[in-house]
Amino acid sequence: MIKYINKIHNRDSSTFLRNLPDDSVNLIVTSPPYADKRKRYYGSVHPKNYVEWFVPIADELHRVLKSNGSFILNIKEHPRDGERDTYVLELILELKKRGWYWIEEYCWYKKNSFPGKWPNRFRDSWERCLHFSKQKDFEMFQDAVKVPIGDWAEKRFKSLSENDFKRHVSSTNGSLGRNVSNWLDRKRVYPHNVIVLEEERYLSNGLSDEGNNVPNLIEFATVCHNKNHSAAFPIELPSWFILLLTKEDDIVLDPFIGSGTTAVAALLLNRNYIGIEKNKEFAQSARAEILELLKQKKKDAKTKQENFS
Amino acid sequence: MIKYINKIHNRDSSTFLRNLPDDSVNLIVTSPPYADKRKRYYGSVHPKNYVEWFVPIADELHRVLKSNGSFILNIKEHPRDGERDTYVLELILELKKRGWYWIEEYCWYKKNSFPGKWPNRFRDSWERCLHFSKQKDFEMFQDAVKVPIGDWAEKRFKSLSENDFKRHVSSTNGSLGRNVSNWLDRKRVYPHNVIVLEEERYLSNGLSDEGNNVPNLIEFATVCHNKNHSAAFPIELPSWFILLLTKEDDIVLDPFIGSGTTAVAALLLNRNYIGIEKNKEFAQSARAEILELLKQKKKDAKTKQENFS
DNA sequence: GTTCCGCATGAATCGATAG
DNA sequence: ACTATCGATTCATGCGGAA
Repeated sequence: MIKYINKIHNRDSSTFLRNLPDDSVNLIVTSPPYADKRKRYYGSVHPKNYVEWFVPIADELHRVLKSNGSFILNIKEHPRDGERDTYVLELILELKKRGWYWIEEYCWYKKNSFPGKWPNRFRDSWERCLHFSKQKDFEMFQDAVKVPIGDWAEKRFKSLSENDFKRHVSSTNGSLGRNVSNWLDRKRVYPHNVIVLEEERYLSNGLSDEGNNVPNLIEFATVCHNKNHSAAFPIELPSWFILLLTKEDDIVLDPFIGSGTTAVAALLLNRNYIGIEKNKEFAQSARAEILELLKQKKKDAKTKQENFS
Repeated sequence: MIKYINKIHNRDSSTFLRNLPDDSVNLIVTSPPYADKRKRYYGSVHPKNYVEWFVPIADELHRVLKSNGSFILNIKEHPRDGERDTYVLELILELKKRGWYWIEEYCWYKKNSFPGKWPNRFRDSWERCLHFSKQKDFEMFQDAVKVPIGDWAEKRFKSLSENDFKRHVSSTNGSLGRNVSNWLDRKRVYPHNVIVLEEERYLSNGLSDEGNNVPNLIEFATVCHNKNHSAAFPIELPSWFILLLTKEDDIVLDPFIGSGTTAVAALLLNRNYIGIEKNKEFAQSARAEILELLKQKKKDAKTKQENFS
């Protein structure tokens, strides 16, 4: 097993997964090629064939996942011929038949969705994050993803909305000070099943003194900050599930890792990764990015040590 | 037909709908009894039987809907035995077999979701709003639901120092007029398929001078404000779809109208309604609420007239 | 060093046109 | 009839250059 860990494998998941032993991975998180998209890199999977293409892979994933592990599938069906396609619904039903439990459907709310205007629909700004498991009692570390409390306190004054403004006018009647102090001792609560990614949350996780044993999140937040936020699969998304569903030194598998986002997230959170990527250019770029990250980590560690001595 | 309009019918939809003529309704919007919930009022529909219970009703709805009309189904499957149930997925597939087009799945993001804590899941804060139609080219009035631009407030208030902000707060101090003028010079854009309800948005719709012929929205917003926001089906939700999918004097049908929310929304937006409610107490309370609203409307109209003369 | 303005750019979708 | 390509549409975000 150890020979597969912390590597990007330039192979096809539908065959490569057979190499991995049973019950060896703590978390699978992936954003597979959507039907009929990314043709250039993956070859088209027609929506009609999507379920039958995915099912054998899902069977292998079920085999390699530890019994208390989780499988997070980020996906969203596209419109086809004016309607939403149904292959994701069919996939869920099929995976259940194959022995997966469908625990939850998280809604990833993407505020910066692609622009456009059409007569029959608005912009699509959410995707499904389907949570499957092998057992009903899987591992979940809810404290690791706590968020700063509440609606209006979430936004600083820089992002003060009109809504908040009005509430000030009517209720606090001009006494701003109290509100500011609310900020400083903000309480942290459990999130819900709508995921709205905000860097600040991660930063505050890292800076928290509540002892939620999340390592290196200051560096983590910095890296996040530098990354391209309009990316398809922003690092915050796998990070959130890695924090929620694994502990340090666990193994995270991404069978369609693309440019390596899941691996970077795992490394930054001190987890091990196994990345599989069919496309050669993607695999290479993933490896390059990971090397870069490791260099940066070493440098940071050195700097820290020098500052102490 | 006219004898059914603008009434709450204390009947069972599964039989009463047969009275309505073909192609007579512009919009159906409803939040049906969820499987195994609201037992007290509806009698339990077991999840296993949910699809077969709903399908005959859906067939009737298909018949009475105008060919360019829409059907909005607000629903969310509950967890059962640790998993999300699949009856909603199965219902979508079945309705498609019955001739409905599944145009879109809107995500209704409920920020004030029901509290609770469980070891294997977070609080459920979104529901599906499934959009079905009879044709692929249905009526849609996107301009009616435009929203203030995302970062307008942010940019605007970022430039103010804290002192400026304080002054702003104290000077306005409950005088709505100042706020209104702020609203007017906000740019407005099309929304996306995640619905986050905020009263202020509707208020701004009503005050807008962009001529989106939405009447009486000041009253509307006032009523909203007085309503209980933790209610299962807040008035903003049907209102949003009524604005999006009908024009004035159109007919809106809710086959499970409960305490009358959809009717109130329709009236406030100058649409006609047909409400069906099996439960006697709910039907009566719906009628009472509508009467109250009509009284209020008359009084407002009178006051307005006196002010002019 | 900051803040601000302008601009390019995205896992997009529809409808029309062409092969 | 079915597939492939292109143009038009739209807005949140990060970046670079300027004040």
